[in-house]
Amino acid sequence: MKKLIAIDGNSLIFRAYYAIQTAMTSRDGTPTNALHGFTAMLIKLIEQKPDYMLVAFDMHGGTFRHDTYPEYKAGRKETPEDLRPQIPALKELLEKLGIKVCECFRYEADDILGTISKKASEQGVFTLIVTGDRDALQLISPDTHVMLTKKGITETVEYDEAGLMEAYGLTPRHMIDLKALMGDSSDNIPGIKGIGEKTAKGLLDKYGDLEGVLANAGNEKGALQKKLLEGVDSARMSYKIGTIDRDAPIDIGVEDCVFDPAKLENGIPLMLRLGLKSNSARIKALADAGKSGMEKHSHKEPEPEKTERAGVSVAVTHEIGTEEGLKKLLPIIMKEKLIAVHADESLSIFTEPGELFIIKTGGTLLEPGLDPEDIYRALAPVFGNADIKKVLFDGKSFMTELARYGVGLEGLAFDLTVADYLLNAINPAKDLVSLCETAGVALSGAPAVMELYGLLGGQLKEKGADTLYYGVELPLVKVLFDMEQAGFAIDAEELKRIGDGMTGRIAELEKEAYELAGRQFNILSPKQLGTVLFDELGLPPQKKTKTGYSTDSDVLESLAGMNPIVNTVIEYRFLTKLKSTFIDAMLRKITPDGRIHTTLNQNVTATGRISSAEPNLQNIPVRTEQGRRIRKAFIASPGCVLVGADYSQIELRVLAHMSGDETLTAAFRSGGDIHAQTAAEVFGVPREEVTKEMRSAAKAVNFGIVYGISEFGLANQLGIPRWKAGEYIKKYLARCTGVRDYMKEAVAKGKENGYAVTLAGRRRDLPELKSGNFNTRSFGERVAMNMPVQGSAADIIKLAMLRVHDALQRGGFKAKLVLQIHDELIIDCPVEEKDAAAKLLRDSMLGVPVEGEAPETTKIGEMLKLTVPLVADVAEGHSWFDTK
DNA sequence: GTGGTCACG
DNA sequence: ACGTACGTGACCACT
Repeated sequence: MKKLIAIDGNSLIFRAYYAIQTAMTSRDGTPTNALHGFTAMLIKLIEQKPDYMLVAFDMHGGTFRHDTYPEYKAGRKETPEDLRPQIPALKELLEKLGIKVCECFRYEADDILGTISKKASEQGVFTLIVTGDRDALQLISPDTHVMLTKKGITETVEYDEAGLMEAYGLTPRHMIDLKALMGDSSDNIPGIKGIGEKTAKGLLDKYGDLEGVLANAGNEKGALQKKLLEGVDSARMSYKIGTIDRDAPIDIGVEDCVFDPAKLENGIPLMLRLGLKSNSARIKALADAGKSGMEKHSHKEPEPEKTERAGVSVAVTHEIGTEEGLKKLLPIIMKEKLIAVHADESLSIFTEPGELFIIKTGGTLLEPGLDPEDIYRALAPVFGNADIKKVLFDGKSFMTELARYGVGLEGLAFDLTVADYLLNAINPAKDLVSLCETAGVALSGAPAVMELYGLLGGQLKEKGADTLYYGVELPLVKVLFDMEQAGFAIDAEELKRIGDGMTGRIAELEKEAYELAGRQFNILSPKQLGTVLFDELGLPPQKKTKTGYSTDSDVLESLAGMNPIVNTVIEYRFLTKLKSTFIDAMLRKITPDGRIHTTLNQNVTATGRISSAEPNLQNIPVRTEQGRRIRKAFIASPGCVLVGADYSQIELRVLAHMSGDETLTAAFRSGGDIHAQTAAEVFGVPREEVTKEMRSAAKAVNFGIVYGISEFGLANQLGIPRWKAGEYIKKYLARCTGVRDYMKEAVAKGKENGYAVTLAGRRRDLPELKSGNFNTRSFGERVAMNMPVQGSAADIIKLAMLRVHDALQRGGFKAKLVLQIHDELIIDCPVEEKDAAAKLLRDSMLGVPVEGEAPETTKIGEMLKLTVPLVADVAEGHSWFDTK
C-alpha cells in the first residue's frame, strides 16, 4: 500500500519553535530555531519512505467552518516576533525540497489534512497525519493514522483506532461528540457549561452519540438535566465547529503530492544559507540514498557531509544476544581507549574506530536475550577501568544503574547532560533523542553519544565554559553520585516520636476550627477556607489570587487579631505541613539500610545551584524551633559524628567582590555584623545606635539587593509604604556606589551579550531582556543582577565539594560528604577522623590550597578567589540539629 | 495537570 | 502603563 505523509505545518512549526528555545540564527540574523526543529522532524518522517508528502498551512482571514462562531481560537497566542519570519522561509524551503505545500483560502490546515486523507483513502493510499493538534484524532480510520507530537517535538505517538481506544476510550467520531459536550478552552469551543470529561464520557457510553445524549436529556436527573436542556444549542454549534471539513475545495489531489527523495538535493543550498548545516548533511544523505535506490539500513548510518568536523560514522554493527557473545566482546573493548555507552532498551557501546556493539537486554521466545545483571557483571572490568574513558549521556544515572549490581564506573570523560546544561541552563534536554534533535544529530544510541561529545565539546570551548566543565562540573558527577549512595542516616523512631507528638494537637486544632466556624470544612482547602473566613465570618479579604481569595500566611497574619479562628488555622497549617511533608513523607523514603538517599540534580537550576529531590533534603525546617527538632532525626552513622560547615553571607561577599564596592568590601574586611553595618549606613546613625528594627530592615535591603531590588518587593517584604522602601534603596545605593554601578552594568552587559555570567564562566541566557512586556523585561533585569551573584556562590561551593571529596579520598578517610544545602556542607565521619576531616572541610571551603589536588582544580580556584575574606562556621554533633 | 501554599538557601 | 523581590521541591485540593 502506498503511503502519504500529511503534515500540519502551522502546528509543527509552533511546536518546534517552543521546543527549541535556543537563540539560533542564520548568518544574516534571521532566527532559525523553529526551522531547525521542523527539518529534524521532517528528516525522521522522510526516513519512513513515504510515496507522497504534503504540508498544509492555515490561511488567515477567518474560515467558513467558524463563521458562525468568531471567537473560535480567539484565545490563541499571537505568532511570536521571532517565529514569524520563519514561516515563509519554511514554505520556500519545502518547495525547494520538492515537498508539496498547500494552503486554502478560508480553510484551516486540519481541513486540508482531512480532505486529502479522504481522497487518499478513496484511492487506496494510506495516510499518516502528523500534527500537534489533538483535533486531528477524529480523522483516524483503518487507513489513516495520526501521529501526535508530545512534549516539544521530541516524542511522538502514532494512534490508530485501537491506540485511540486504549488512550482515550473513544472511537474517532466520538472525539467530536466529546468536545461538543465538554468544550475545549484552548480552541474556545464552549461545549455545555458544567460538563467535564467524566460526565461527557458517561453520557456518550449511555446514549451513543451527541444527538442520542440530547434526545435523552429528559432521562437524566436534576442539575444535569437542566444543563443538558439549556446547552442543546451550544452543543450543536460546538459539534459543528469541532468537526473537521473533509470536503474542502482544495485544488490538489494525492498525485500532486508525489515525493521523490532524489529531489531533496535542490533544497540544500537554501538550508546552508539558513545555517541548517547538520540537517542539510542528513538531507544530502537521504537524497543520495534516494538516487541510488539503495535500501536504507537501520543500523548503518549514511556518512554525514564533511563540514568543519568529521562526524561520527558507524563502520560495523555487531549484535550480541548470548553469554558467549559477551565473553568475546570483553577483550575487544578492553583494548579501547575511549568508548561511548548508552543504555535504553538495549546497551550500546560505540568505539572510536567506528564499531558499534548492541547488547540486547530484553529477549524473546526465539532469542533468550540477556539479563542486565549478567551484562553489567561481564563488562565490569571495562566499566571499572579508569584508563578506558567513557562518554555517556547521563553518567550519574548510569553509575546508579550499575551500582544496583555492585559494578562501579571509572573514567567518565564526558557527560552530555552536564555539557548541555552548561550550554543551555534554561531548558536542558531530558533525553538523548531530544538532545539529538536540538543539536541536529541524526543518529541514535551510543554513536549519537559519541557524535554529541564532539559537538558539545567544541561548543563548550567556543563559549569559554570548558574550564568550568572539566574543572568542576564533570568531576562533580562522581561526587554527587557518591553522596547519593552514601545517604543520610535516619533515626526513624525519633522521627515517629516527633510526629506522634503532633497528632493530638492537630486533632485539637481541627475541632477548634470547626467550632469557631460553626461547621466542618477542609481547613487545607484554600477555597473552602476562604469561604469560611471571608464570606461566613465576614473577615476583610486582603488580596486575591487567580482563583479567589488569598489565604496565605501574610493574609492570615494580618487577620490574626480579628477572630480566634485565624490563629487556629495558622497553627493547623504549620503542624500539618511539618507532619505530612517532613515526617510522614520522610518516613516513607527510608530505605532498608536505615538511610535516606536523595537525588541530587546537577542540571535543573538556571543559576548553577544543585537541587535535591525525592526527597528534597535541602528544605528541612530550621527557622522555627518546632520545625528544627526534625533535624534530631538526621543523625551520624554508628561510631560517627556529623561535621557541618556553612558559609557566612557568601552571596553578599560575592557581590562585594564582583562590584568592587568600597563600603561593602570594608565591612567584610573589618569582620563585623554586615546587616548592622548596612543599617548604620542606610539610617545614617553610628553603629552603636542601630536598633533591632533597623537591623532587620537592613537585612531585607541586603537580600533585596542580591535579588535585583525593586521598591515594591522591598515594601512588600517589610510591610512599609513604597516611598519608604524607595528611600531605603536610595540611601543604600548612595552609600554603596560600587553596587549601584555594578547593577547598572549587569543589566547593560546582559542586554549587550544576551546572557549573564558568573566568575567561573557559567552562563544564563536572558531572552526576557528583549521582551516588549514590561513585567517580563523587568524580570530579566533582576535576573541579570541576581544570577551572577547566586551562580558564582554556586561555583564556589561546588569547587569546595570537589576539593573535600578528593582530599578525603586521597587521604584514605572513611569520612563521606552526605549533603549540600547551597551554602552548607555536611560530612558523616568516624569519631577518630573528626578533627582532621573538619580541618579539611574548612580549608576546602575557604579556598586554602589542598595538598595533591588536580591542576584544573587549582586553575578554577584562581578564578574564584575573592577580594574579601570567606568565612565558614564549622560545627559537629550527633545529629543535624546539633551541628549549629 | 495546575494552582496555592510553604519548607529551605 | 505595567505590577514583582532570586533560586528550588513537595503536598494538598481541585478540575
